[in-house]
Amino acid sequence: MGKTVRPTSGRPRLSSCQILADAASELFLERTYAGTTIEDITQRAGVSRSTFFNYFSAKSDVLWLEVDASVIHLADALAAVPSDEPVMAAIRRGLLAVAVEFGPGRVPWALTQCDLMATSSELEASALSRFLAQVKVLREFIAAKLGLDRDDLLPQAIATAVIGAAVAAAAAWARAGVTRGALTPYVAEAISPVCAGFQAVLDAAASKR
Amino acid sequence: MGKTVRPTSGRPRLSSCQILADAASELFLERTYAGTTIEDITQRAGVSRSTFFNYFSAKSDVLWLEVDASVIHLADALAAVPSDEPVMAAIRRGLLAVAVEFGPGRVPWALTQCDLMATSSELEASALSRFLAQVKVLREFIAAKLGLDRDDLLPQAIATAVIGAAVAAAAAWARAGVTRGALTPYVAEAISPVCAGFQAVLDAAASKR
DNA sequence: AGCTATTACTGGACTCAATCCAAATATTAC
DNA sequence: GTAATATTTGGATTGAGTCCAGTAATAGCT
Repeated sequence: MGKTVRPTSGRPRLSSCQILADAASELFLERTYAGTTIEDITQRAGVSRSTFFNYFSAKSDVLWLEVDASVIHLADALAAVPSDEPVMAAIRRGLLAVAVEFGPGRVPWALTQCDLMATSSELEASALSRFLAQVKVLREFIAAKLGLDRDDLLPQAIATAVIGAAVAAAAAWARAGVTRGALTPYVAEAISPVCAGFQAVLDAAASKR
Repeated sequence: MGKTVRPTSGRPRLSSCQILADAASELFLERTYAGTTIEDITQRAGVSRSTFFNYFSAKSDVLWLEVDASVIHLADALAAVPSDEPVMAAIRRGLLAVAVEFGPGRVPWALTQCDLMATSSELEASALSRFLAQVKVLREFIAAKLGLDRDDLLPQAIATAVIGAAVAAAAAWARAGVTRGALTPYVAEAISPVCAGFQAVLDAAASKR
């Protein structure tokens, strides 16, 4: 999808994710997401419908191009946090590190169109799959760090709540329009209370032992 | 979908949501969700494909029949909480009131199949649309109670985090198998830290004024 | 230049969810 | 029996997503 290693031989690509995403964005503005077919997009980009699926696996993926590119770093960001930090602090650090990549000038399509997510079931599906992917990353990290099972309630609850708060922050940030600054303060404000709440529970459980 | 007033005249219904959902559940067990077409379902239920859409608006809706029926009470449950309760306590009460409706014997299909959600994009879409609906209800409640705008970060962050935690609880509860008891303690454990975290922020903000 | 392996593009056929609509059908009320 | 009402039905349509066999364009080799 995003970066692909340039192969040493074979037919060169006629298009790119970026070209297709740009063509799609124009069309979405002109005729809305639902009013644009994949064929419309590929036609504007000068390739055939089939080719679209060489670059994306779904129409909705073009909206997430930038988000996917950044959000993929969450696992690394979490791993990079010094291991002596308490869990919730580490999570905070990891998420903020990812959020830093989004400045006022870089607002992914998927976020600006956040309200439209509920419009089309394709968009809903694409959004949930991203959400779940991040929850999963976070959940594994938490379970490992706390020595719990991946299926225990706590890792899952923390992960879902934190990612939920972060997504809410991103949505509010996108809604803020031109007055918005960086994403980071929004995310910090949204997730800090959640982190504090769970850290308190973890501390209490630890001191009881 | 669920309850419909029996009309005084007109052709009587040949089927019902329950009949279709039962037929669907059998088939999903036999051939998986993706391997079952709407036509398969209606055929087993003895009606035509078109009729399916008189009862449900999507194939995935049959999985959510029970969840939808209970979850619709959240707004009422929130409204029923005495207005002198602090916001986060009220939210807790509201969610627990809804959770009470699910006992060990009543585990909705959608929850038992929770892991399969990521399998099909139809299922993803159906799940997110439920999630967002509950977030919206909660967000309105919070915004009203705090005198904030619906679009402010705080109501949205609280709502998304809390519903996220509650969903995680429901998933863990469903996963617990026969050993699971009531849903309530799961939900309480998952959302209490979130509520505590946000309540602390709200108290701090209030005392500063 | 010709050959081969590799990779990408293309067009067409197919499945299925979902939408729309114009009959046809079965009831109640009169 | 007739009108009003509500439901069922079949058929047509759209569009996403999948699959695949055939074709085209490149690099490297001989």
